[in-house]
Amino acid sequence: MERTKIIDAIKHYQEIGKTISVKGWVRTKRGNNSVAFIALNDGSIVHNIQIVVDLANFDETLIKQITTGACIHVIGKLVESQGKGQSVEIQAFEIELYGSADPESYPLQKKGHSVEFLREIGHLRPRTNFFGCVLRLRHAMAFAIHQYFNDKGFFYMHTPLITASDAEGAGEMFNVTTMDLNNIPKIDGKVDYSQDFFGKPVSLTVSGQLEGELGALALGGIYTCGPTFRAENSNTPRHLAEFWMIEPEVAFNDITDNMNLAEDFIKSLVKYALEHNMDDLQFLNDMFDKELIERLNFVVNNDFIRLPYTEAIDILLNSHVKFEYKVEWGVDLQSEHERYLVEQHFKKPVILTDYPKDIKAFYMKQNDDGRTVRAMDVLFPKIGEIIGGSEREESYEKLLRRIQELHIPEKDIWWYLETRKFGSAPHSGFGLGFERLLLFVTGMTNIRDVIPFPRTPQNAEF
RNA sequence: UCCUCCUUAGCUCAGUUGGUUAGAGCAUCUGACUGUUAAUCAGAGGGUCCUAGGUUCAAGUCCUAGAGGGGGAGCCA
Repeated sequence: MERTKIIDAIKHYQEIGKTISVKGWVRTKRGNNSVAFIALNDGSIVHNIQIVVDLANFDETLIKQITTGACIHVIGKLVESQGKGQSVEIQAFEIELYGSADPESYPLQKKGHSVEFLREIGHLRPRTNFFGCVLRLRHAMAFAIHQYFNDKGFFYMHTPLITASDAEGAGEMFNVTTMDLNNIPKIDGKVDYSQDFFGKPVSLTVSGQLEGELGALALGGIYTCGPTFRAENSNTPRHLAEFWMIEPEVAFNDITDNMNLAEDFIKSLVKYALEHNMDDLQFLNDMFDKELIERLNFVVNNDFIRLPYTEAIDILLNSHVKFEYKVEWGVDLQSEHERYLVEQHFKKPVILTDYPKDIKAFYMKQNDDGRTVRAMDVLFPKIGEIIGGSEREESYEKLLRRIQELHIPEKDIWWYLETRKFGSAPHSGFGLGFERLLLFVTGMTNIRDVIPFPRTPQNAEF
């Protein structure tokens, strides 16, 4: 008999009265000496289906082995529930035990666990209601991203994960080598990379942007979606050494188009979650974050504030709040400053633009004032920067001068410069931290709880 | 990497100015109960008090170092 997913058994009542087959993992078993109730979950939905077992019809040793965590196969009749608390249930005819779970040693209990404890059992964490919700939402957001861009005529572009350019300028990189680390070939005391796999030093990418621009300047609009690596020693609830990033890049878009895209993009994703994953959101709302759904609706229904950096500085200076770090034009905004703007002053997402050029990357388009660039950061409550992007400098001369000022080796990015030499075009793009989006959508507060197997300094378990 | 807090039963935590045999709830096990809802009721078992030193007649408690974890900061997405 074909397996019925529990989501279909619960949500589609046309099967009422039929005999169906369900398979899943036991969350709880309770009852008395004549009837047992098994809450069964197969991951298709956060809800369990209740299996009603007439103990007179089943072997006692079999029933005894059905404990929290066990995997079973049940054939029975789908009926309207006699009890309260669920609409349908299954009257079991046959039960097959796939795998037992010794209750003395199985770490998951029917009681809720702390997210910190669950991180230590990453191999079993997916079996919890909480993490099931996170994983389903993670999938939904990944799917919605591809759907969004596909509907808008963007092309999904695969940029390399191994890169030879150290010019991306987004922090420490992981080296990639096939050399024997215990016996590294050297010439004059320095590593002889000519003997390495690629014949030169290479690293894991910190961004697909530069290659993404090459695609945008040919296909019009592209986006990347893939893993990104940062070897920074960051120990915070907002950083991972391996995370996923979405980077759209669009020819002929200026900074305003870029902001419009970013805002519409995020709102569409949140709307998708509200429309397709309400069961998961409701569970997270009930268990972790009572304002989650309200906050998601607020973001969908309200315009983001758009504000030049210079005006943000004025607001901070006039706030008369005592910040730990001094506010003055030219300094990068600290977390406390961003939080003040987003959480205290405006109380909604803020897009900051036109930052001083000295605190932003070399490729950003220089404004006519000579001191700012067309950068944009989208700041969200609690999370901080969820998107960072800019209009790109399309002038060969200006870009080259900036590269020389910053002593970036031209030999590493000659190919990037050539896009400005041959048929250059105005264009813009941004990077969205996928896990940071998930923090917002799930209401979680630690980024390690929205990725299946987090990679952080000193931690690569599972 | 810096600041700060934490680490006691499987889990979550209490443990008084240092003082007898280290406790609770949940979980587990045993028993009771004919429709339960994180079932309920009764009973039982369960401890390297993170590790290593030190102070003291006496350390879960105080001191030093280390490990692991949380929060904040920096870097950033």
